[in-house]
Amino acid sequence: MRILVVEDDPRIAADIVATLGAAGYVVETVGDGEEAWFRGDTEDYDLIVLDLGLPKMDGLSVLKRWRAAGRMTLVLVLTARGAWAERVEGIDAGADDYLPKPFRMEELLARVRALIRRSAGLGTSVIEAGPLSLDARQMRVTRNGVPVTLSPLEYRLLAYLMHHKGRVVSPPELLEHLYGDDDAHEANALEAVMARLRKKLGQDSIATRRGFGYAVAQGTE
Amino acid sequence: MRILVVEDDPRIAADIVATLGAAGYVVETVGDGEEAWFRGDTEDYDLIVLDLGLPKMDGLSVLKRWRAAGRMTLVLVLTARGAWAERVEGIDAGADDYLPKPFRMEELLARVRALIRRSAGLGTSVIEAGPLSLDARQMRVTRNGVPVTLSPLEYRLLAYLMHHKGRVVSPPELLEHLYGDDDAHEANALEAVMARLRKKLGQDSIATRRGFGYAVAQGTE
DNA sequence: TGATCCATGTCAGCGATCTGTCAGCTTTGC
DNA sequence: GCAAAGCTGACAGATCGCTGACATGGATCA
Repeated sequence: MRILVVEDDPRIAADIVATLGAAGYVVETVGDGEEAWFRGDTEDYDLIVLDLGLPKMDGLSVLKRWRAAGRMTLVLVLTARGAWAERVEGIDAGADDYLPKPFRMEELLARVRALIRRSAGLGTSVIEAGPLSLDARQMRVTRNGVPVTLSPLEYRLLAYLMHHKGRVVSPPELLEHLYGDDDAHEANALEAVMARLRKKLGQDSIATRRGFGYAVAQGTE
Repeated sequence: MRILVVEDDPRIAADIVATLGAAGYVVETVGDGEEAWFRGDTEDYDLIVLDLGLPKMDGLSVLKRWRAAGRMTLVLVLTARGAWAERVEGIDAGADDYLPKPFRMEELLARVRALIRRSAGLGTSVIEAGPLSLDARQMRVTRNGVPVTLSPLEYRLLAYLMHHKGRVVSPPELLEHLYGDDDAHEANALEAVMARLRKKLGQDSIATRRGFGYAVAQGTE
């Protein structure tokens, strides 16, 4: 889980980084609105903590630009205590939750957890792609209705590809999501898992795009 | 099954804890609204018993905040006798049931059972899964119609899995719901209970999904 | 009070499975 | 045709989960 913290007060930023870091999240920080907008638009975060009062471009504008660009990353907005109008505006602009300042760090952590949990519980738990079907609830995979037994790693790999079906996913991206990027893995490890997965699912289930990565066909939609 | 009791009168709280505890639930208590909100938002309970008159933050506000945050935990609200308006407000705020004070403990227990049963999508207190049948009211389990005697812990483990049949339940989740999260147990404790349970129910009654957790097959629905 | 029983946690050892690595092979793109 | 990218099967260490034996501690009953 990767989180971007947008906060211009360095003391508060450091506090937040410490708290979220201790809770096991990978945290990055930026201190002004322009940089925030750029990072949020180009990088892939699971959640963004966004202060509204920022240099260069205010938080609400940043949020609106993200949403206008179709970025649906979860956003937790930090508002000044009692600034009711700001809060309403924030929600209109597409914030997923807000937290009035000042706040206790525990409270922030609770909100972050709740948001991530909530977002994970959305939609159906079944993803279909061609002959493949993946049920996240039962953690079960079938091919043409026939159950297939996968190891945990194989399952996670397939789940990630199917969550992003129709898109080519690069090896670095896969490695990061399977292992967390602390790496120390031969590139070959991924290929080995792929091989085992294909043997179970059929060779044509996952396509290789030489030089780019892997993809599961769109199939049913 | 893990229940949070939010009640500021220590005598009543103790009574409720005793009653629910005797019925086999894992019970935790808090005495004020802020703590209640925090716990309900961060921890994962199967049901929350919520008194409305609380220090620091009143029950209704707590409930509204949970719902606003997307927490769908079952909530049983305790209202003052005849406070009809409160009752309506409670239901508006997202309570699943209410109980006017004062009440007899049996009545509370019945409501709690009914709510939990209902949430499992069942009309009766009996859950079926394949050859297994679990009667929550009598705390009785049969396999192919033959009664099986279970220890309290074994029963709670099976009950939780059957309430969530068809889903893979992870060891941490099971530990949390069996023990409440306070004390540290060796991971092995759970495995030991599983082994004893399987010996009584038959090896295939509960499936292990290596690396993920345990599951009871969907079976009859 | 003491003896006994039962429930449950802990431990150690065992299989089985998983998964990273390697070496050699095949395919692809130029 | 060549080099790089990707695939594959074999292997071995690591990990996971299961089991039986034992220890503990609380409840029950004499």
